[in-house]
Amino acid sequence: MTETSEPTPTDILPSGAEIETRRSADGSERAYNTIRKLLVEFKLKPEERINEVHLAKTLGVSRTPIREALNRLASEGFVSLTPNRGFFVRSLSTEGLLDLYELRSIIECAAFRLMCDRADDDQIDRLRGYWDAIVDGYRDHPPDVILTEDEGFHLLIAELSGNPELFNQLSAINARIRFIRRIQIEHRSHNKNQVSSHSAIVAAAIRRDVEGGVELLRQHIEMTVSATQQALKDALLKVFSPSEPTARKHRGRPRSA
Amino acid sequence: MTETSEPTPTDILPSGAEIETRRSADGSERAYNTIRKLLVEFKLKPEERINEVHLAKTLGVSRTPIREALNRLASEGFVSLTPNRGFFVRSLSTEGLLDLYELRSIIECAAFRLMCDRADDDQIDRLRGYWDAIVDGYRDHPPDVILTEDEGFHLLIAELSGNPELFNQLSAINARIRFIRRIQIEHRSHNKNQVSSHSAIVAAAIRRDVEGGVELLRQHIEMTVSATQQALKDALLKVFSPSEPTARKHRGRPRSA
DNA sequence: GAACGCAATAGTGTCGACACTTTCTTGACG
DNA sequence: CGTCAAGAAAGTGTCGACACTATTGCGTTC
Repeated sequence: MTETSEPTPTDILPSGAEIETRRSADGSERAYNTIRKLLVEFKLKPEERINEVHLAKTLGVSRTPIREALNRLASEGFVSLTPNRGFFVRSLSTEGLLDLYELRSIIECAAFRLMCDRADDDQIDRLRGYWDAIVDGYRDHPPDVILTEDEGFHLLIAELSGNPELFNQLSAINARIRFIRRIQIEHRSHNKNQVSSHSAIVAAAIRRDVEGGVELLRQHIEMTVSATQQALKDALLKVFSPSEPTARKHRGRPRSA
Repeated sequence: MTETSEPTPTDILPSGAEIETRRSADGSERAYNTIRKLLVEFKLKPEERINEVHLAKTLGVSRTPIREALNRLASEGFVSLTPNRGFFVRSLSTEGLLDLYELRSIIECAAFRLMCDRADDDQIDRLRGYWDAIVDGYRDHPPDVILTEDEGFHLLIAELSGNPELFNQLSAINARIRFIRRIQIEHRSHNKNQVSSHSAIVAAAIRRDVEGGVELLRQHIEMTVSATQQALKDALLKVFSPSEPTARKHRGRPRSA
């Protein structure tokens, strides 16, 4: 039994990334980005054990940069590390996601509050400008673009809060929920509401209406959450539909996160 | 000039950790803990470039586990990584710290809110019990103990919020500001206030007084911040006082954080 | 034929080596 | 004297190899 269901190297690579033979272009960084992409796109499935040698062959580098990337991803919550047993893809549980959304809501509301307090009119105008520039075609853009634009909107608020830590936190959270948001946006069930939400948030910012804006944001995110509930079911279906055998359970307690 | 001011291996090691010759005890994890300790205790100074080979020799392991540890520490904001130039100790700037405290305040207030909302009476009683058990000798404990107890108190609130992400976030933040908190506690300037603050917060939790408790927390942390301002000056003095030549500036932009 | 070991296999954790890049030193030139 | 360039030294990034651990598969025993 050399290998049966095991995918051969290259078959899980995103189309964009081909194996590089020449030595250049920072392997560790590239590995990080590629693996991250694999995780976001479910090419590596939840709970699955990550085989370093296989991954290394696939990316055409040695295990060293792979492990460095995986360690970074572990700190960021994408994978978990169990000593002597290796890395596992973070599980795809509903509760975990809701916790993450809750955290996101906390961070964003605080950011909005601070932005109203500290940003000058020019900066608020940057927010308005950002949204005005994309609002027109918004709903008709491809999912990936919508996702980027939406994240950009919220990240801009975090940036205008004047506290870079908030920006960083939100970036990290975004990365972790991107995979599900992508699916959710493909649903397109509530994208219309999203547009009006964003516009309303901008308006509140211009009015410096802290409480109103915070409430809007909270609702906006909560709405996203409920949409996510449905999307999650689809995701589970999508991920495990090719009758792939469910990854085996593992004992032991993963380290950190 | 082989080495003059360069510290020889072993002279920066915390007394607890001696070089292990035998192979066991998970080198990467141990390296992580040791380096983290060095950072917290200013044995590695802000802005300083980290020499991997030197560190490896000091810890008695090869560079591989060192690099794994440093990558983790980079994700957690302790050090930064500039490609081809290596790891640098995170800088010790006032603004950065204030941002971190602000984030901490946001997380903690949200956690308190959620705790009041979701924790049952038994859980609230755990908080009361935790504080009752340590309140007596609190002010007379050694700084490290106070720090652990204080962090434990706040972490317990985060835990009782029912959202593990909040707990994780707060843990990460705590780790990053621990070095300065330690110095600040040695000051002991406001430890008395701290005791009454904690008691008041517990009381608010028992009353399920969300707004009151949040306000107390906010003040509690703000007070800590102002104490930190002073502590920071001391820290800078302490760190750079042995007339150590200031680490040289470096060009280039560090990656991530 | 189910449970239990035991050998074989697969996979992680760490090492030392080396290529490439950055930084320091030295010495020629203005 | 200061500037610059070339070479030397130091240091990072990656590799392949190997030791040790976990897992799988097989044969034995009850």
